[in-house]
Amino acid sequence: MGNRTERLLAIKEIITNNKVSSQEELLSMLVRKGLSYTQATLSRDLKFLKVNKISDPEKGYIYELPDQHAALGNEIAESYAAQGFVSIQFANHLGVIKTLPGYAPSIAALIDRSNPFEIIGTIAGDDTILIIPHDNVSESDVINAMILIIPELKSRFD
Amino acid sequence: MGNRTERLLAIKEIITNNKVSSQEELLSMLVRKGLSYTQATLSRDLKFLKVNKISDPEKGYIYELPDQHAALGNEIAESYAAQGFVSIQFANHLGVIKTLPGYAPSIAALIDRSNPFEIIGTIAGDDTILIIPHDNVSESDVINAMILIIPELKSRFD
DNA sequence: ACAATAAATGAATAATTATTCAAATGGGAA
DNA sequence: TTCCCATTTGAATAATTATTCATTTATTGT
Repeated sequence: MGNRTERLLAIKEIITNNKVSSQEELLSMLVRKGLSYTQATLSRDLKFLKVNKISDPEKGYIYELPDQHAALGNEIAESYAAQGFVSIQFANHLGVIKTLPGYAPSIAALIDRSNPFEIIGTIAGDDTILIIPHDNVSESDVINAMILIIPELKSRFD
Repeated sequence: MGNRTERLLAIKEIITNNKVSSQEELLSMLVRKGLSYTQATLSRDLKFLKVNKISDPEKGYIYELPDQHAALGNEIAESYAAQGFVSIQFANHLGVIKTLPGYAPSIAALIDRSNPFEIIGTIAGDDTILIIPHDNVSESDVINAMILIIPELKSRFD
């Protein structure tokens, strides 16, 4: 029903922390979390999240989230972004990122490009980015998504 | 029959150059190359090659070879290896890589780690690596595999 | 609020992929 | 060679995943 977001977040959490090799398996883990739904919907959710199935020596194939951080070769953009990032605050379910002057557009572009479902969109000024999160996505969900995009930010949130 | 190697090489070639989203599709492309076999075997071949199925905006999901070059963060090892690489020659179906003094073990380790099916194994001295290719794998197949492992070598073979 | 429209979901089913089982093939060792 | 054992393969089938279709639930416009 109205808990699609909850499901998507749970799926991300489960497959980042566990080696899951089938939808049945994932489904039962979700059910154990109180999120009961069907394989048909799970199939659609996985497609929506662009989850990949990759070779694993132990389990044959397992589900894996798409790389959210900038692709190989974009380490520069990434550390540039980390450098320009100042802070993030939330108000009324909206996020506001403050950056060093001029950094906002490129950091916002990085977010847009990696396109995590938690963040519907961004609007960048010069040193401020407005983050519009998906419904029912918590502040920490947004922050976790940000960390996946710019791993160097992790230490700022410990 | 005895053309497993030919099949594996053909699979690698096809999925690096085409977006293929099902085994049926891949099978028909292989047949067009004169390599006729069944879906059952293809399934096994894909598993053997550790081929992943990843999200693709155009075709939903497509097959992709595992990253053969050193993982993110190993660019250093990679360019170190490229720097130490001197030459490769073949004799009696064996490859002999000459390296700068001391480089052989680490370059061989890189090859072993990425473990392409074309190369069964390596033996490293100080400045020489013996490459034992898989049966029926040609010299250029070995070289192509090497380039996937150490992309910077590409220019050496043009 | 109410209709109209769109989006999400489940049940059933279709499509796809993996595996089982049996047959064929390919090496060694004597 | 010939036997033995391991590997490869195909046909059939099982298992898994995607989609269709009908229904329910949400959203939008008035």
